[in-house]
Amino acid sequence: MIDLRALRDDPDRLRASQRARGEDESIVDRLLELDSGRRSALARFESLRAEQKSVGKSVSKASPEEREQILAKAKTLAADVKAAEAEAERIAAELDQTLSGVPNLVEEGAPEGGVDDFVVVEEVGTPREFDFTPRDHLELGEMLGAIDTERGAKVSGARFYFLTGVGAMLELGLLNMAMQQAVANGFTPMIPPVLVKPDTMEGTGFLGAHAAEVYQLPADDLYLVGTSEVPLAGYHAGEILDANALPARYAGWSSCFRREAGSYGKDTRGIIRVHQFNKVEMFVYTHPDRAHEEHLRLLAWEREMLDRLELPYRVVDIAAGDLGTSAARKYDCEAWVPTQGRYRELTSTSNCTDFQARRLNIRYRDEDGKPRFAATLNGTLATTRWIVAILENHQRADGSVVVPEALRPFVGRDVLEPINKK
RNA sequence: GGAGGGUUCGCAUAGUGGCCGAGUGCGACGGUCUUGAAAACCGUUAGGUCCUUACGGGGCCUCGUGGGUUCAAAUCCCACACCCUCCGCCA
Repeated sequence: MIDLRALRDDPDRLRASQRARGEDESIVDRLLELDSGRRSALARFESLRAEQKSVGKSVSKASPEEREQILAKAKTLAADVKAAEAEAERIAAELDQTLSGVPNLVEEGAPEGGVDDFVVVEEVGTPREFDFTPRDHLELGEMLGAIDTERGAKVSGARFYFLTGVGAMLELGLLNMAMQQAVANGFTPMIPPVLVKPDTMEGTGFLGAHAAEVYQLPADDLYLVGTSEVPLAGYHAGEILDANALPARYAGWSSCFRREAGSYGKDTRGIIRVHQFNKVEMFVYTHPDRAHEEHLRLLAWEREMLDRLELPYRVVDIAAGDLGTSAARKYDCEAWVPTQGRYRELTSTSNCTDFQARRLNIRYRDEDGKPRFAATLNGTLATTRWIVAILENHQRADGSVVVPEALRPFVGRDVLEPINKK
């Protein structure tokens, strides 16, 4: 949710932001109009209510002869108050409704435009030249006895898989390495619930444009989370944090569930796009004035992981029109996937400023003792998908895969050897 | 799934229709006292929102949530949510 008072002071800022996202600018005038309507309706209600209270108080003190008259007045006042309150509530509800559809203000400097208008910030490493024809991750995964998508489909359907043997070891090692790096950087490790109540899911902004992506359990009125960002954002919902508790950095380890609605036919092979995967996610609550620098820090930590895994990748600055509802700025790191001849997203870090915190009512106490909304940020440290990049980039002609040095202690092997011939 | 108990200002409690947006104790913070500290004493101590601004204040809302009764609700009625205890069942 954006800040209405800030909007009143500087409506052009939201106009510019909406323009950058390619969204409706006229919403600004609509909001301003509803806001002033709500405030005058509220003032009307409040003065009537104040009168009602003072008249009501005089009832018990009135002499019997006045009593009748005062009661009659109180009665009409009660009706007026009720009507005024209903009107104020009606406008407030309309305002909330309109406001809930407004995405976060885009950070200055973010590229304008849509999906294809991202800016490549940096390319790191160079895609490897193969002196043999590289196998794709699924072929390698099958040779190594690491990935079984056929049985995944048998048991659970399309876009499900088993990680088997070294595949399971590889994922556990990767995620543990990510966890360890996070802890070394001062994060508190967390294993959160993956089923959350509607309030929490809504508060994080995932029931807006991406509602169709979310698994829902109607029998229990719960949602399966698509990322541990959701429970980690809900963790401090409704709280007022001590200023010196900030930044509060959490590393969430969880399974993630996504319906992948609307992506039929895309990435159907292997484990690039699946309904369930595991992820280590960084989540930070901080002071709004320090959110920008924290965002760059999260990006640096993501890059540290990619560097240690010796993967070629590029950093992209996502365009305004491709940002999520809550994000003011987003950077993705995309690793090179040799058999696709292109970069694929492995990490994503968003600065949500105080947008998410406003919805979830997450505040901190500033120097003056006043509660203020905190800023929230998130970023990926490792996911199941990383296995794709690791296998493909580090493969050898015989189908074996060299485990990057930094990962070896976590996997317990230097090389993954094929057990099935192809 | 069955039975019962609970939800008040950081914590603990008081409060069965107007004197309660709310008392007391603890904790925390500030002050007096002290060489320093403790004790004692004095004071402050929820959030939201709107108005006004001499920056000091004033109005309204919030006692789990929503609705109802009433001139008036923490207090009476209804529904729901959450928590706890016991029993059963399952991991």
